[in-house]
Amino acid sequence: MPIRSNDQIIHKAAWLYYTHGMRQDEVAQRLEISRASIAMYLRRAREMGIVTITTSNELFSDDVLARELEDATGLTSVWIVPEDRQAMDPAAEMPVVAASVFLELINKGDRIGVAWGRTVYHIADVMPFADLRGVTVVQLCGNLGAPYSYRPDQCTTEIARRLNAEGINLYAPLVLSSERLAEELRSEPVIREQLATISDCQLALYSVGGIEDDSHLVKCGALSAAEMHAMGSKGAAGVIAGQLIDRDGQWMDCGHNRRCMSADLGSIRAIKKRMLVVQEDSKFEPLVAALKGGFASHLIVTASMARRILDRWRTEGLDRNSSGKT
Amino acid sequence: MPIRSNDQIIHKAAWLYYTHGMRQDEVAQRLEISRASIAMYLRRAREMGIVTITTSNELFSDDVLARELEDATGLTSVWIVPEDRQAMDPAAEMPVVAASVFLELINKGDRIGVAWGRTVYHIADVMPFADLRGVTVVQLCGNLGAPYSYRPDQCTTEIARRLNAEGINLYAPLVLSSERLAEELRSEPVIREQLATISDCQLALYSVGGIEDDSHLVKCGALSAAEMHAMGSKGAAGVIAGQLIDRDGQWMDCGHNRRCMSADLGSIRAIKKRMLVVQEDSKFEPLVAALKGGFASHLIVTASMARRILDRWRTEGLDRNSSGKT
DNA sequence: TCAGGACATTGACTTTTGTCAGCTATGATG
DNA sequence: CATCATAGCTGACAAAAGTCAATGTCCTGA
Repeated sequence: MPIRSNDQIIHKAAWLYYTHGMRQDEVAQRLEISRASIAMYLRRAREMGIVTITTSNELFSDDVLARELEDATGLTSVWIVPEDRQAMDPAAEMPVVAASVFLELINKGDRIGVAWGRTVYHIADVMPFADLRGVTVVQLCGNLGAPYSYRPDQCTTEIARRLNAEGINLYAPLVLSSERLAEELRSEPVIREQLATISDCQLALYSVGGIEDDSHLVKCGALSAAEMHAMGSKGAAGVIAGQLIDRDGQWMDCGHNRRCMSADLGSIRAIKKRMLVVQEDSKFEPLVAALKGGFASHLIVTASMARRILDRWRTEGLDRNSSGKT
Repeated sequence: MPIRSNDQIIHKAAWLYYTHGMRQDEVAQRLEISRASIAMYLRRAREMGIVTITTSNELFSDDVLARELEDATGLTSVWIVPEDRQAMDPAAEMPVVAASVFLELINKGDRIGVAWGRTVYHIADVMPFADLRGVTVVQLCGNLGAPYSYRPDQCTTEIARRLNAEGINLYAPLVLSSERLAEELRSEPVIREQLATISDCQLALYSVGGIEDDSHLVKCGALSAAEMHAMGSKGAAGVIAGQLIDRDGQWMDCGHNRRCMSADLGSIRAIKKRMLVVQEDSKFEPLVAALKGGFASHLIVTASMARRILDRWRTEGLDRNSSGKT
């Protein structure tokens, strides 16, 4: 199609509209054609690449990565903790970012579920003080001795204290010695009611645990290293609120899980805003399992972790957005 | 306060709107804020350079006259600002075209030299925002009080700011009161090093100054009208980066030039892409001198100026392409 | 602690843009 | 020379975006 005179007018229209910021009717007047035609020319100019609209990739690379991850995984919101050259350690920065994001996700009168782990403890530790009267913080899983500073109940209490919110603890051990006892305890009205209200939460905060020898559950003595190994070979991939999940993020029907006093995974998934924070790059596989299991709507990770997830999603063809992007 | 939480939401809005093509109300719904806010965020995203809208400037280079001028003069590339009824005021349009072309000539990691003058100031003033981290903008000539809005250093800084590039200023006066002082200052390591890097630039931007009473140098007080007259009768034809050149575009061995703190003309000529922008038709003779001196590889002029150059080249038999053209 | 200011956010309203059926000019064809 | 096809253009209406005064929120400093 050698008709260049046509392209010329498109170029002119695009220039006047986009570069000079004229309105379509002004452009139409100047070029002495109808505004409808200008609208059409402009569309063609965009299609032909005479004008290009790009979101900045260099300057906001972390934001771009976050958006791409959201697009690929369908997560509501992703925050990337930058791995700045000279900036501080990303792992150290993360709890601060997580705490402030967490705070912003809270609405008046919300009920918030908090699980436990090293990460959650660190977040509690840097949680800013706020006046969130009317908010309730509930403990998502039973108690256990701590290799770190806080026990689960103390963690919940600390967060509640800083937010000026009400803290509700789950007064039960995380793991019982028999399934029967766990079952009976779960039937106790006080406990049952508390576990039942978990799905009413508007927001949950947790991390995902690994299944290595140095994992949280092992360190706390909830599970021996040998048992953990065994579970690993049976397909366990990570830990959510004290419970083992498989590679697809499904609850595993195993002794440990049956003896566990913790939020039902279905209840957790029912919470609208599920904020998952992962500090260590070594937790990649557990994180993948947690994401596949639908345990996150809001994710906070390092840039490198984000890239790995993105890679995985793309290679496995899980990318929800396989079609056009910039 | 979360780091850049504001920018995050702006980036997200821009991403959904521009990259995904969602409507503002859809974005608003997704981010759970009002559509009015989205409209505001999007405006800021454009202002901040989070999204960039660029228009092709083919309109100005795709022109018979431009081709002829390139052929005749051996210039790499010529852009013609038309003077027809449909176009904007050519004098006002030129800085816009120049800024757009300039932007297109920049590559990743480039070092760019910027001189000073009314034209360059106007270009800086309409320079679009862009995402050019890694680019360095260096000041080609020393500083001087400004009859216009910017001093040379501010001009460099402004361009760097809009491009998100690094700006490097030359902290020295444009003209010193004695040759000895100028010489000594040029030997100062800081200054010397900076002047030495100028030939490493990949791109330079400047205009050419006239030698009339209302010329830039005279208005700024760098040279009295009488001195300028005297230089004119000694053969001065124009001004490049604060320095007088003769009719052949050669550096003039005169007091002013020796007292001048500016890029060595040889260094400027060593820059591969030398973008010369001339707005006023009255600058015809200075422009001819600049072209003869090899100060341009890329030229932006009005159509009438282009025709005058072409005439001159042909009457003087300088046309490189006297034989048949395709 | 509270008044006051700065700034973000919103709903309601206005302006601008997108769309499409139908009109017009052109030119190719039988 | 009439007819048809085609592409381009337009008017009128619907949809979307822009704007602004009013309101809400947060912070500062007395």
